Amino acid sequence: MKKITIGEAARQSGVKVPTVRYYESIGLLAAPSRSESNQRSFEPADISRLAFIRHARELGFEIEAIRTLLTLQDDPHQSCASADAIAKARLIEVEQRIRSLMALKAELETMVEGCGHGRVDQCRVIEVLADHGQCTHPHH
Amino acid sequence: MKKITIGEAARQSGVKVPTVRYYESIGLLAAPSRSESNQRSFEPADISRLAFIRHARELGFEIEAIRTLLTLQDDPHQSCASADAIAKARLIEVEQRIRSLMALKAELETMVEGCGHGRVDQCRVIEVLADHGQCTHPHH
DNA sequence: CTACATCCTCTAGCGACTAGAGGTGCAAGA
DNA sequence: TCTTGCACCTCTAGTCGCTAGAGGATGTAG
Repeated sequence: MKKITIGEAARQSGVKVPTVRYYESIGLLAAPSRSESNQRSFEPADISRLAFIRHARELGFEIEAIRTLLTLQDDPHQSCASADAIAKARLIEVEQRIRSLMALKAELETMVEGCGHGRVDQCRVIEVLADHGQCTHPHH
Repeated sequence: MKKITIGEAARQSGVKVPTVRYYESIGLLAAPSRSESNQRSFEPADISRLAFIRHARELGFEIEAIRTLLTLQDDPHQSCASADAIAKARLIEVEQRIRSLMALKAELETMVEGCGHGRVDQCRVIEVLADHGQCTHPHH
């Protein structure tokens, strides 16, 4: 059997080496066996787990949510209601964040368009920042 | 002249009391004068500055960017090119973040829709997380 | 006078890493 | 054989922008 080093695991999963060790330290990844010279030796299943974690992190799930998703994955006979709830909660978060960012985008566009590239005392960027009342979408 | 306490300054600016002290500690706000009993005594200009900071934070500007914006505001004869550049950079960030979140939203919707509310081994939420190749928008 | 709110300083904690110090182990090239 | 250089190890501390809490002093209302 081939030994998978931490570097190889990192490369294959797309998780950085220190982050792999970090995940182990917080118990998200089981501590792998060690070689004679104390080097970590990973299994293919560890790579899948790391890829799972990475993907979930990319999707913005928090570590604790991922911990729950992983325990679900570990026991496939459970109901997936929890997984569904976590994903739905995350979807709602993302939708809210998008709405909020759209408002910010509009605000920033107004600021940037209004800037006549003159001196600061005529600059709309500074002016709008100083006076929230000038916001077209004050809901932030 | 009325003395403005930190609590009053916090209320009027919408910045929390410990955060006001924090802003002072990092030099974003000048240390105000003190009363006989060592309590901070703010000026109306401090309230405006706090409101400026708060608004900029709501728009997602980082503290260091705000520091620059504040030095620009302090000297209104400068060119506003820096302010414009900072706002434009922030606009680009926001636009990218929105695009990225839209992709995530699509991904999460697929996951949630695919969930048949059965057991985990048939759950698309877990499945998609485990295999990035199943993503409809793999650009994240 | 007694509550109770508000103020003060200081330190430590949050999440999710990231960076750096200081050291071991191993293989390949001169 | 040496040495160069890389990948690995552990441990601590730093990042950002606050937030929480300890422990104490002061201000205000009834």
